[in-house]
Amino acid sequence: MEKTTRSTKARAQLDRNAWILAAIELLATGGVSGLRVELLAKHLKVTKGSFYWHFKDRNDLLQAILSTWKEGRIRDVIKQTRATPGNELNQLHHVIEVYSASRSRKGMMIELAVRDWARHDSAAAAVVEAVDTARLNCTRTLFLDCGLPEAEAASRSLLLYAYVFGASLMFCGRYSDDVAALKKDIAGLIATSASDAA
Amino acid sequence: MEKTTRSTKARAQLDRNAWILAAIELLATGGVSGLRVELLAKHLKVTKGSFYWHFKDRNDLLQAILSTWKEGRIRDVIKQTRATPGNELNQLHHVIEVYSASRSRKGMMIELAVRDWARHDSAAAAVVEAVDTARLNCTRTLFLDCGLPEAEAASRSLLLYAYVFGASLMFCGRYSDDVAALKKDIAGLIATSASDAA
DNA sequence: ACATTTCCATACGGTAGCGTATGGCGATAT
DNA sequence: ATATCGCCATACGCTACCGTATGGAAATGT
Repeated sequence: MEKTTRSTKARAQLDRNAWILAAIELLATGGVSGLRVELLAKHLKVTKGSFYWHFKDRNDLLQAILSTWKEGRIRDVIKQTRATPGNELNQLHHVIEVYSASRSRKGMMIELAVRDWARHDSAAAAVVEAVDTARLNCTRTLFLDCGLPEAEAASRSLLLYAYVFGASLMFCGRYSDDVAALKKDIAGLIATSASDAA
Repeated sequence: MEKTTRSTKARAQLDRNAWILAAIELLATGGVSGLRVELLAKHLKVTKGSFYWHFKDRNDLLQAILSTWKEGRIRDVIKQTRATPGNELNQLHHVIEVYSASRSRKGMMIELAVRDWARHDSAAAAVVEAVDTARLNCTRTLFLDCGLPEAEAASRSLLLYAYVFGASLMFCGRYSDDVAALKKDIAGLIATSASDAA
């Protein structure tokens, strides 16, 4: 009557979601081209016989990854941009901090891998576009609540994300103190004059 | 006594540089993982027998690509940031325009492919770092000549390139009029207040 | 107890790509 | 004219994958 044998062996069974999560890990390190089913199976200490029971084929896994990533990112940005009234400016700085590579290196690696994927695959491109739209909407609202006009709120939202992703594209490995100081400075450039308008 | 048969057949011989140029084309569309020697040979209407005469192996080609790209990009940024005294602000706007994806789509595709490559290969990472350093130096000088202090010149330089690359990461396919308006707005955010300090 | 279902291992055929070996052909040299 | 050299084609062995087919073991239903 035990639900699973998880208690006896600690690694009972592999469900579809476990495969997807492990696949995303691999995606972060090797990109889409490095995401191969036999390699993934080896990481999970099984053979690909297991894989083809849970998934129709490799593309089935890829689409599942896109779906999982999309939902997770949209959920996350909504959570990160929920500000108490009057605290919108601080929340904007928090968003810049959270979405910076130094905070969540793995998350940024996944992000870049998916975006690279999107340059060659229309399904991935659609997911990226949906996520971008959600993010831009969220931060635009924050800028608006800071008192900025529509146009400038939109511009600064785009600048925010473009900067964050672009910066992680430039300093993908190295983090010096200099860079940290620059980043803090830039966060001010993006968000601080929002307080000028307020 | 004719130098080559170029006049008779229009496609005389394939030299090393022709291979490299064609390879960069392929790199732009398919990334490093899509850059395969047999596929490249097919594009050049020859077989890989030719390739392995000009190159030791695939890695030999990859290193040659990195070297060619590095030199070209450094030469280009020096050319693009050479401003007549008093015209530095206009030159900055020009740099943003030129390095924007909409101006040179192919160039940006190469750029993104190399940067993705750099996330998994140390040699590519070194090249990207060298190019970034050169670019940051060039635009920093421009900002300094606009009258900005050292620290802010450095910050704005980084913001400039991070924005440009990040933006092309977000709108890799679609260009609406809205986006164009936003980009113009953002160029103002990055560079215009340089005139405030002047 | 037996049958069924779940989940995974093994084995197979097939393709794509790398690198090598070798042969061929036109151009040049002597 | 013959030999050499530069450039390329063809053919081969090898590895890494993908996807399928089939068998097997453990859990579960009846």
